[in-house]
Amino acid sequence: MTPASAALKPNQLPIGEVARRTGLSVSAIRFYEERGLVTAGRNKGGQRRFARSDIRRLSFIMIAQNMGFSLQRITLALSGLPTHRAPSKAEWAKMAEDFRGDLEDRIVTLTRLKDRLDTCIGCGCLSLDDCGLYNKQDIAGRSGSGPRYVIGTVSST
Amino acid sequence: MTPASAALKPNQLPIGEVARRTGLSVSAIRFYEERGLVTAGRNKGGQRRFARSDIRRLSFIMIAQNMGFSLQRITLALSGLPTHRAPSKAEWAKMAEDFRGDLEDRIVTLTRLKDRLDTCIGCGCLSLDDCGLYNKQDIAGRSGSGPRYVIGTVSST
DNA sequence: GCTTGACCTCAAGTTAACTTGAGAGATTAG
DNA sequence: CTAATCTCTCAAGTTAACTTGAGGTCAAGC
Repeated sequence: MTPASAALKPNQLPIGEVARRTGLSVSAIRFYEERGLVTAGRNKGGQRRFARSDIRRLSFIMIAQNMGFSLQRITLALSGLPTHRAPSKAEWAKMAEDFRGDLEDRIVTLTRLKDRLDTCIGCGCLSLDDCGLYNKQDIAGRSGSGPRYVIGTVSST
Repeated sequence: MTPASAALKPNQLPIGEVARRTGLSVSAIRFYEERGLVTAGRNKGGQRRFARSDIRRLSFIMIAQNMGFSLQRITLALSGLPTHRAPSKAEWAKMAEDFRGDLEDRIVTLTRLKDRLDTCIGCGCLSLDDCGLYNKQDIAGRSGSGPRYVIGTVSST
């Protein structure tokens, strides 16, 4: 029936199969290949053939993208990993190390944002004048631009 | 010299002033107003006049956007807050409550992703066959599509 | 009162991340 | 072999989130 029921060589997955297994659309996968996020071999007829490891690579792309990372950033993260075969421990470690910083920054900022939101509920600052999330008295206006209480390096309180 | 040195009524900030204080571009602020994320009054000449509280609102937009939330989601979060004046405690509580879930989900997923990345470094799974981040044996292919080990509800074990 | 630097509107352009469609070749069950 | 299903390329369209530009108005200092 489906191509999947046929004898699929493990590292010769056609694009439709990869689409089914990742949940991505065929066109998106082709787009990612064009952008260099994945690479695919070709069979005699010129059709793409993916390795099993590409499914994991694509899953990573989906997750990271869902978390708000751009394809550009994801491309950078993936750039150290080999295409079309599972990464070695060293390759993986390198990518994890490079990416961890961004991940941590984001976790910290999100946590801070959440805490500020929660604190403002309980702190009794009806006018919110004392709320740490806000730039009381427009401090940002005096010392540069952009919000810095949550984003920035200025410690809270 | 600059308009800022003139006597600015506290709730009559011109758009350029708001831009300087938030770090946003003037065109972005106008765009946000068009989309309903902020509202501005007008002076006699038809120029926008913002309240001080709009700076905080815009800062929130910047932070949330930076964290990968869409303007649509941010609009939703802000929809319960009053425009052109500081929110009351109840208004703030409502918004925080609604938004907290999304924030927490994202923190959990990011943390999981980071842990998986780190674990893979130390776990000794050179081939990564045992790595929890991956869908070993293409489990996703059998039980639905999309990566589910990190995104999904399947516990990591 | 005039000049200069904000500000205004509206239309069109831009980048990211894809999707859709046309027209044509490749694979495989039967 | 043939029909049904995939797959291919390439061009153009789409949505989000803005930016840029044209042409004109407003406001504050001298």
